[in-house]
Amino acid sequence: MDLIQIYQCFCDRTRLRILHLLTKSSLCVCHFQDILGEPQVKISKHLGYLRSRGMVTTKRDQNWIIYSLPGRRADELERNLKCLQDCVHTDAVFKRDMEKLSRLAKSCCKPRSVFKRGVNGRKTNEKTKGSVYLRS
Amino acid sequence: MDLIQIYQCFCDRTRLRILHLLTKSSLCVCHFQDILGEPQVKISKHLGYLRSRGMVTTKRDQNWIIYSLPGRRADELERNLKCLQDCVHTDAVFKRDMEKLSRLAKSCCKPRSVFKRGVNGRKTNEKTKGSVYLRS
DNA sequence: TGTCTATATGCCTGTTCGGGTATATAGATC
DNA sequence: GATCTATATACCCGAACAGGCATATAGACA
Repeated sequence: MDLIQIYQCFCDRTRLRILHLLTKSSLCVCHFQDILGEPQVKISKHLGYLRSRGMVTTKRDQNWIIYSLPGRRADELERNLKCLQDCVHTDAVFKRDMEKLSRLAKSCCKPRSVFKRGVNGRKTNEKTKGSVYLRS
Repeated sequence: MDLIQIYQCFCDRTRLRILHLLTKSSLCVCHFQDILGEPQVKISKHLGYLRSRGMVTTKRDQNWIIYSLPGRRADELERNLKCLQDCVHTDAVFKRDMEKLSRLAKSCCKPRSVFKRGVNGRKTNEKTKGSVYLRS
């Protein structure tokens, strides 16, 4: 993956919010709609944009399409996602997104494969070694 | 300055090379032409783009216009410039730019206010505390 | 089979971008 | 003043982008 492509993906606010959310959790399209408050087409198109550039991966769970950051991430992507977190962690919009995400994670149980919890009550899709999730 | 604008400035290869060079030294347009090997219009337009977004500042020295990173840089810009350095310091193109810059700094004496040296032989426009120059 | 739900896609529009050619400007120098 | 040098700008083009509306698709389920 190319560094330029990373910046191209980062240079739209909606995509930036999407990627920022994905550093915390895999999510399906309706979650993004809920959290970002943007129409379905818009979300779907930006997700398509990100997917076509290898910035996110998808898997299907019944009717839902679940978006995640790629499992193996290029160094530059990893670095820039970390940098993004550092840059926005005081930003009102991004903070609000995070809060909405936490609330969703507590209340929403629709696609079972998202927000699922491990034996100790921890979300199983957090805390991957050395990855961006570290800061979650 | 807006984070989105930073990414917009970063998402073109020519601009990225320009900004990367500027983390080492202030430069005038002809230097960029030499190092990047791109036509004057192209360089000038990208510099204009960067300037209109507050990403670089200019001062005139006789016939030359000298471009620099802004003296006081927003936190997000600083972070992203550091991240950029981390991402590209093994990249062939960016490394070659740096080498060309070093050679220029040795041989070129045209705009006096660039590459000027302090009493100890150090370039005076390197090593500003805590700034991106740190890695130079 | 039909219908519902979640998501993607086709088509349209206005805007921005990246690059090129030609020309303008500003200061230096004769 | 004329001319030179360094840089910027106006105009043009094709491509990409961002967004909206309408419609298609794919799986679930009755």
